[in-house]
Amino acid sequence: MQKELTAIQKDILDFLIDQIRGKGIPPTLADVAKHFGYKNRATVQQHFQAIEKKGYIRKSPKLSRGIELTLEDKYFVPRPILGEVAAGNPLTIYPDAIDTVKLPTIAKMPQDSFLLRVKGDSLKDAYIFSGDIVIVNPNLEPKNGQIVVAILNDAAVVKRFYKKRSEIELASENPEYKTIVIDKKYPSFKIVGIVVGIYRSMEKKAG
Amino acid sequence: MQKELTAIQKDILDFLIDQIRGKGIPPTLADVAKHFGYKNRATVQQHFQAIEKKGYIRKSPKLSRGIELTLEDKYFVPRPILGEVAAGNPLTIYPDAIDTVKLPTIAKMPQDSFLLRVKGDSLKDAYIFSGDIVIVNPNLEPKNGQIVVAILNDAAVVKRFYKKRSEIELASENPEYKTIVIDKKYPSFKIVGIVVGIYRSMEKKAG
DNA sequence: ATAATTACCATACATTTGTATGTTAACTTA
DNA sequence: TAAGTTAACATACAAATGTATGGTAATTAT
Repeated sequence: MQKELTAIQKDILDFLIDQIRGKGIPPTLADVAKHFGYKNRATVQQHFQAIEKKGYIRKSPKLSRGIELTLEDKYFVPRPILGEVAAGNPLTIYPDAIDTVKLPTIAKMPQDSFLLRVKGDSLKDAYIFSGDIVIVNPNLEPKNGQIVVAILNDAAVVKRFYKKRSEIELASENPEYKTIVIDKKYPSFKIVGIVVGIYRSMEKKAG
Repeated sequence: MQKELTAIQKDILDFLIDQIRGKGIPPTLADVAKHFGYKNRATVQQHFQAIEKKGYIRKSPKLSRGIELTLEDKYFVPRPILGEVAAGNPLTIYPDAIDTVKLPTIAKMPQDSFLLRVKGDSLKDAYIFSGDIVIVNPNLEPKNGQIVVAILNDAAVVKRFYKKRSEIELASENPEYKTIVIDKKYPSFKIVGIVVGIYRSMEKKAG
């Protein structure tokens, strides 16, 4: 039931979100004025009032930087979910974010990590299920037994990683899916990153 | 290579982390002074200087709320785990924290929530497993079908909640455990909170 | 024994900050 | 045409804020 923001108001809100999730603290009126080249704070003040009136932020009176985002999931993912990744058979990764709509948040992610939503059940014996969000760190060396995200032929999979003498194996824990052995047949094979954690929200399951 | 903080400095740093993660904005000197009962801001000012000198925070001069955390994994906040809770048969809750977990800040972690580590497998069909960390919010009204933490006879359980006409049922999804029906026999029954999310770190499983 | 650190307090001050109030102009809507 | 919204400006002010300086007492290290 929120009213539409004007283009300028949206720019300002975007800047707010950017600052809050990037720098960790909301900007002051002066900060915003400086960024947009306004010559005084009252201009920003009025924009804030308009944005607040439309319900996108909430201001704490008299409090410096007292701006809160009222967006849903404000504790949630600051970054888009980059795609869906198959725990069973490979799925294509979408070039752009698949969930760009409601990602604004206050919370932060490790800068070098990103999120993927898992589809498929090949890792169900590792307790990762369809719909879970996996946190992927691309800057770690995979060790045997770790769960990794890999790309094969333009598709992505989540599998357990094992380095053998002459090849690499990507194993599912679900016996319905067979282990993928990486050799010459996979010229575009690449380890995208290591799954360092999973997160699952319970909210959808409320009855 | 960071120097040790004193107990008070650690308390203040914890408060900073809590505010930044929870409320989204760092507190002012006055906020901190008020919280700890100090009569003026200069006391906090000096503590900040000490904490900064030891390398745990960085301050932006002259900037209100210009405090940044310099912690290594500043995106993984150590949170106390208050106890273990049975997904199968009840287990006692420990009075103090039994451990800490580094929770990624993407996880929804409102200030009023706390963490429990799950033991037992009675909820394995709800995809919650022994060892998982559940995020519990004590300030929400349970709805049918939600997973709750409850206390029965000084022990805690994680079960799915169903309110019937005259009684409350706590169901496991694993048929090995039977549903608990709450009636007069449980005078000390109490809903502790609602499970709003789960988190599982992969680090232990590295081979 | 002396110096350094920690922990708190008090006072003072320049800026920063949010807010209030008016003004002007362009554009939309009734 | 009149009224409302949007968008920018200027000025003014009280409160909030960070900072500087100095003091006292207890504890810890040298």
